[in-house]
Amino acid sequence: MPVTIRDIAKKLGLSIGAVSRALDGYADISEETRQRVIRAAREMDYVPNQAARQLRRKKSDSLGYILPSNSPRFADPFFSEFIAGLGDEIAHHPYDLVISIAPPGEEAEKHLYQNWVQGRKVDGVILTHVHLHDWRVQYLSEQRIPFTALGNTLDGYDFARVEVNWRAGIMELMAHLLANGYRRIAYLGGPATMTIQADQFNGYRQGLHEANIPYDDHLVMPGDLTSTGGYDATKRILCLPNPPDAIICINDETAFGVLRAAHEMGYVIGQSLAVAGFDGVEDAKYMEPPLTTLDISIYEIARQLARMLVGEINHIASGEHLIEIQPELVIRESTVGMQPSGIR
Amino acid sequence: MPVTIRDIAKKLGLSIGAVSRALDGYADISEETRQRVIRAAREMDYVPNQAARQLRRKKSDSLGYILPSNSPRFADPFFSEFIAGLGDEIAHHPYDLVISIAPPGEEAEKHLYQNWVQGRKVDGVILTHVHLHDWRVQYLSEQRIPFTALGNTLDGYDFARVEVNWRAGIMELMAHLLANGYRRIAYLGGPATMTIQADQFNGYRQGLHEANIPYDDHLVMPGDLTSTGGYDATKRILCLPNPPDAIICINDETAFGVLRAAHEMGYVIGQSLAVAGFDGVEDAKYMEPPLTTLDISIYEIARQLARMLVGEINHIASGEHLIEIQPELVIRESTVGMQPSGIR
DNA sequence: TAATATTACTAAAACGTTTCAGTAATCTTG
DNA sequence: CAAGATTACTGAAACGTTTTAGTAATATTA
Repeated sequence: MPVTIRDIAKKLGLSIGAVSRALDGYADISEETRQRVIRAAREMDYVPNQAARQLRRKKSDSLGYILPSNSPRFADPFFSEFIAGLGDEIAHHPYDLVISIAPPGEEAEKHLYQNWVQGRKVDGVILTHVHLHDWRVQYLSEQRIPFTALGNTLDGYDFARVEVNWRAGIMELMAHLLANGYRRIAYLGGPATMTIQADQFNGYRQGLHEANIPYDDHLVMPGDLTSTGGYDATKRILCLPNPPDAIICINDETAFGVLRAAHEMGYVIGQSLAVAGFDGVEDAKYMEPPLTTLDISIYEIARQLARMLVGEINHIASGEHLIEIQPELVIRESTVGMQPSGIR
Repeated sequence: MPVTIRDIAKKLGLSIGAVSRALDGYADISEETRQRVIRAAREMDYVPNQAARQLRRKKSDSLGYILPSNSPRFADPFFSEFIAGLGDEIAHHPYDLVISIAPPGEEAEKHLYQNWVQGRKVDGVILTHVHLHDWRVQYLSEQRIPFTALGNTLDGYDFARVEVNWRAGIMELMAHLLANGYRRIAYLGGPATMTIQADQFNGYRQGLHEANIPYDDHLVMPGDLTSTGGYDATKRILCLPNPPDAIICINDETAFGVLRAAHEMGYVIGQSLAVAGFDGVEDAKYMEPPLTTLDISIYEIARQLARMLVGEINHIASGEHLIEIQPELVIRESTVGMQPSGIR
């Protein structure tokens, strides 16, 4: 029903090719004809069919992001901020943002990526929650579709990405904790296969080493980046015969769960037990008590990734291929209780 | 380069039509052939081209939402929660979510809607920030494309929507303020053309009427739904010879600006000056002081709208065409200072 | 003024599906 | 066993663009 290029051609007695080329501003159409075409298009309310254009041009003018999450979790602050960053950045470029969600590692996720990538629904994709060996990175590399990611893999693929210096961040955080008198520092991580986990754990080991504290297996627990995961792990870890006096979390969500569990168990957080997160999501400062965190701006990272992706798509070899982010330690009440100075 | 249906046909010595019909499960393909096709498709890593499919099927399996905002504003809590709701709901249906942003009322916005709607980039769209006379409602109705909206217009179009009983909410809030001793109640609204503004203002007038308080023009100011708008209006309204002792805001964002301005001017909020918002965004409870608000779950509304939209698209005459939401008054410290009981 | 270049087009193919109208071959029924 | 029905396909058109190759008509050059 909508008016097509053919309708315009018929009305003006031109070929459809001429109309197409006129609208696209090719030089082999006389200025007079072009004006007639443009005016007719406007009058007839012509809008090009996106599917036809995509089919022919072999591009969709859309960028894709698939939330790697098991349950519907758009509301997770990480994703909110990340999508906000993507959206705001993409607003500056002639692309739309397509988003969906799929449980990481499962068949449904693979299907979705294939549909989008091989089906050419998007011109490029953005990846988060990268694993040490990540099939997505391998797949996208093989398919030769532009993508950018938050984090690197071990597999030696070369792709545009943002990397956070998790290792240095953790070490700085540990120095802070040690300075404030905490000695038994636990680490609640994520799935062992995730890059972020490996990097952070690395920093954790190094931090212990530099403080001459022996590594204790019991003080390290895997999680799943959710507050529930943090909650469960805390309940277990605080029941150890020799429990920790500080808990470092892979991300703020996990820390939220830790706070909840520790509260329930009667700990006074910031005094007898320190808790720290990693992400700097807004909510962290409104916790009870406010949460010490290693701040990285998810929003800014998302913007960078979107910007780099646009660059990759348009082969602007311009841009940085690798952006490194240094987390900033934001000290709040959840970790300052045992200061040597004694000021409560 | 990607493998097409034609490649499969060639390999199996079938016509492309047969392959297509086999994959789509039509009955006029023998079971044996279907299995051969399916297996070949899997082996050859066939993925249907979305553009071609869309062109032919005349549907895109995508739903669209265009943020009506002037500056990049994905990070605004309203939009974050709204998109989260859309995303989580759509995750339950075979659709992707396409989002973009455009300044409301301007040419760019119209272009975007046209591109998406007439260009068939999306199968349906969701609308927020509806105006009393909204060209989008008119346009989408005329184009006969499914859409759902938060709020109604005055133009008599019949469309699936969620409506919030702003009027009742405002009246309840006013009763609360009056009961706590506040008498000069100001209202900081939005653009006069917005439905929400008209409804709320209505409730405001009615509330005054029932309390036998004369309406005072000076106590009503337009805004733009941003905290900056609330800030500016507050600076002006508190300089009146006879300033208000309570300020009701069209939304929480506006109220955040009010708090900031009033703080700067030395008011003790919750005592000499009451402030209340409308939305129930998470941040409201972390304000200083925590903000009384008329809570409506943006997240839930978004889910409803998405669900209804899917229904509309599939002509499931099932669903409600109109969902009414009653805001819930959440009383926090920002309005409880002048209690008759005299407690602080 | 014949050869060449330029201008402004046209016709048709191509993109990769889905679907419509046949159609041989086999099966069923009276 | 002939007429009709059923099965399992095929061929081609269609969706609405973009692009390629070709071509008259006019303009330029030697």
